[in-house]
Amino acid sequence: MPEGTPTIKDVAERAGVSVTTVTNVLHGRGGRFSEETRERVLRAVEELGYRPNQIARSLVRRRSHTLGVVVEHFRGALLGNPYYSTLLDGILAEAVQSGYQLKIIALERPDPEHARLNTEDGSIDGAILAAPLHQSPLLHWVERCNIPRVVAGSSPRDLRAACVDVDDEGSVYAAVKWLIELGHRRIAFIAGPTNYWSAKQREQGYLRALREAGIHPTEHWIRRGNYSTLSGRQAMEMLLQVRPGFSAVVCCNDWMALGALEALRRVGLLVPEDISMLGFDDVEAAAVASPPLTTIRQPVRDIGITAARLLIQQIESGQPSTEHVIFPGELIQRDSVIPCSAEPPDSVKRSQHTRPRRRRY
Amino acid sequence: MPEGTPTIKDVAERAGVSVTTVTNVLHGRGGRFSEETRERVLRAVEELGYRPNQIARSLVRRRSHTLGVVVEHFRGALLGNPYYSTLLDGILAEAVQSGYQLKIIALERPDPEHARLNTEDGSIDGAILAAPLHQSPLLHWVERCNIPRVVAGSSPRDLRAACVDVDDEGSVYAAVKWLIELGHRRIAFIAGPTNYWSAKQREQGYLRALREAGIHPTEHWIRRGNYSTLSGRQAMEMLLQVRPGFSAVVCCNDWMALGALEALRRVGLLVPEDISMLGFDDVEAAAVASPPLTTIRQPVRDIGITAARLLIQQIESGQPSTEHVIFPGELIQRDSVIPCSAEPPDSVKRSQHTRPRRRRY
DNA sequence: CTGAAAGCGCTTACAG
DNA sequence: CTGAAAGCGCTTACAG
Repeated sequence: MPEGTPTIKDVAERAGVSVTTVTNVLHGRGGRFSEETRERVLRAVEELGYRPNQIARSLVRRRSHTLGVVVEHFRGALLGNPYYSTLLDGILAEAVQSGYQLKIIALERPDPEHARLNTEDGSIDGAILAAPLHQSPLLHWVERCNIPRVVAGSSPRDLRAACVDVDDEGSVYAAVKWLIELGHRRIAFIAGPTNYWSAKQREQGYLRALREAGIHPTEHWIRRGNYSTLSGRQAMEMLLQVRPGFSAVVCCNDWMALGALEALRRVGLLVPEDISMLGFDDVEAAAVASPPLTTIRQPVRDIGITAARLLIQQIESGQPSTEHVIFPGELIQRDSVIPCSAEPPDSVKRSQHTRPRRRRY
Repeated sequence: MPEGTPTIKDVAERAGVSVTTVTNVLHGRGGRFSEETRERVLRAVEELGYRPNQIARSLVRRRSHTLGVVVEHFRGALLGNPYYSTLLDGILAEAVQSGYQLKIIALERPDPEHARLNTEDGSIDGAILAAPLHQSPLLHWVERCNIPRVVAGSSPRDLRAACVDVDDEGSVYAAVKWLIELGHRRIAFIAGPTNYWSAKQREQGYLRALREAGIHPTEHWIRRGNYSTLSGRQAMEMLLQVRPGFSAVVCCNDWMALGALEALRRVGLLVPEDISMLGFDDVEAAAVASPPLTTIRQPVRDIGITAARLLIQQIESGQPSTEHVIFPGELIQRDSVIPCSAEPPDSVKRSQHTRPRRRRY
C-alpha cells in the first residue's frame, strides 16, 4: 500500500463515527447502527476511495482466504507443461467459486523446511502440493505439516495425507487387456522416466495385464524414454532393431507415442495396419496426429477441482483429512489401434503408401 | 496460522531476550547483539519450530513480496489455454528469481472497481494484467490504479501504462510480404474473433502487406472464425465455395489453420502443393501436423519474463513506468508453404495421394 | 549490546 | 445503537 492510502481510521473520522462502527457497516452486521449512520459511512468510503487492507484483516482473523499451490520449480519451465497448467486451472476454478484466491509457491528446492517456511507463514489457509516427483522430500513435509493440505496428482497410494490422482496402473491395465482382447499378444512398451511415480504405475499396469493373460514379456519388449518426442522415436528405433514382430506398442505418454509414430513412418511401417499404437494423456496434438492417436485421458482438471474442494473442506471444517480420491482414466478411441490380424506382420497387406523407403519388418 | 503456533514473543521469552533482539538476529543486523545472544535466540527458534508470520511483517513493512497476476476468469478454462499458462510460466520464473511469489487474482467480471478491491488491498506489491480482451474495462483500471502495474500481451499501442507484447501487425505483415515474394498473389485470410485485440492486429498486417503490393482483396478473401479448429474448417469450406483460386491462405491462429488443413484434405487438395498454409502461434500440434505447419511464433514466455521484470523495477525503484516493449514474431518455416507455381491450381501437377475423393478447384 | 514503546490497519469482545 | 480498548505478530526509531 502506497503512503497516502486511506485507512479505516480516515473513514471513521470523515463520517464522524468510531472505527468499530465502520467495520460493522462494512461487514453488514445489522442492527448495530442506524440507517443514517450507515449512509454516512458509505459516503465517506466512497469519497475517500477507501478499500480495506486485507493484510491487516488476515492478521487478526488468522485467515487469508488464499490457497497455496506448492510446486517444485525445477528448471523453470513448469507451467509450460500442460499437465501442471490444467491442474492449476481446475484448482483456480474451484477456488474462485468458493471465494478463495491462489498463491503459487514455487520452491527452488524440494526441501521440507523450505516448504514450511513458505506455507506456514500466515499467507495461505492451506496448501495443495502439485504433482510431486517420485519420492520427493516434499511428501515428507506434506505428511506432517501443520496446515490443511492435499496432494494433487502423482500421489503414492500409502500417503498419509489427503490426495487426488488418476488410477495410472488400473487404466493402463484395462487398456492393455483390451488390446489383448483385440488379439494382440506381442505388445511392446515404451516406458517413462523412473523419477515419475506415474510412469512406474503405468508400467506396472502393462505388466499385470500381460501376466494375467499368460504372456511373458522379455526385456526386449520394454524401452525407456524420458517423455519427450525424440526419446519416443529413439525407443521405437531400438524396439525395431530386435524385430520380435510386435503387433502393438503402448507408450507411457503421448509425446513418446508421437515420436514412435515418426520412427515407424521413417521405415515405412503403417499405423495401425502394421502396428497398433496406444498413448497416454490425450494431449492436444494427439487428436491431430496422423493417424489420430488412440490414448488414455486422465481427468486432470477434475483432479485439480477435487483437490481444491478437499482442501477447502479441511479449512472450513477444521478437520484434517487423509481421504484418497482416485479417478479412472478414460480410453479415447481414435484411429491408431485396430484388432491384430491373424497373420504375422510380414504378410500383412499394406495399404497404399507414398514413402519411398520401405523395409521388411 | 493455527492456534498454538509460536510467535516471536515466545522465542524472546524462551531465549530470555526482548523481541527487538530476536528480530535483529533473525534479520542479521550485525553488531546489535553478542555472539552468545545470537546462539541463544537461534536455539530457541529451533526448539520452538518458530517461523515468522509474513502477514504481520507485510503489514508493517507495507511490502508483501508478492506479484499479482490479474486475469478475467471467463468460463474458467483459462489456464487450459497454453498462451496464458506460458505467460504465467515466464512471470513465475522471473518472480522466483527475484525473490517474489505469485498471487493469481481471477476476476469474476472485468470490473475496474472489483479489480481495485482485489489488488490495492496490501496483498500484492504490483500487478500484471494478463492478456486482457479487446477494449476490456480493465485497461481503464490499469491506466489509473495506484500500484505498480504492467500489461502482458494484447496491449493497445496507445495504452498509458507499461506493457509487453508481440508485434502482431508487423509479423503478419512481414510473413505475408514473404508469401508475395514467393509469387503468391491470391492470398486468403481466416480472421480471428473480433473481441481479441491481437486478432485485429493480425488482420491489419495482412491487409497492409497486400495493399503495399498493389493487391486488392475483396470481402470474399476473408472469413472469420473463433480461433477453434472447427471454425477454421468451416471458414475454409466457405472460402472454397467462392473458388477464387487462392494459392495461399493465412490463418489468424494455428488451430484454425489445422481445421483448414482438414477441410482441404476432405476435398482432396494438397498442402502445400495446391495451397500454401500459414498459421500463427506455433502451438505444439503445429509441429506434428501433416504437413508440419509453417507458422509465426510469438515469444510468450519472454513476454511474461519481461513483464515481471518491468513490474519489479517499478516496485523497487518506486518509479511508475509507461514503457512499451514490443517483441517481433518469429517465422517458423516448416512444410506448409512453398513458392507459388506460375500455373493456376487446376493444372498443378499433384503428388501421389491416396484419398479417394478428389475435386477440381 | 539491549529493550520499552509506539505503530502497521484491522477485528472483537465488552461496556454503556 | 455506539465507542474505547485490547490485541493480531511483527518492525522500527529511540533511549540507554
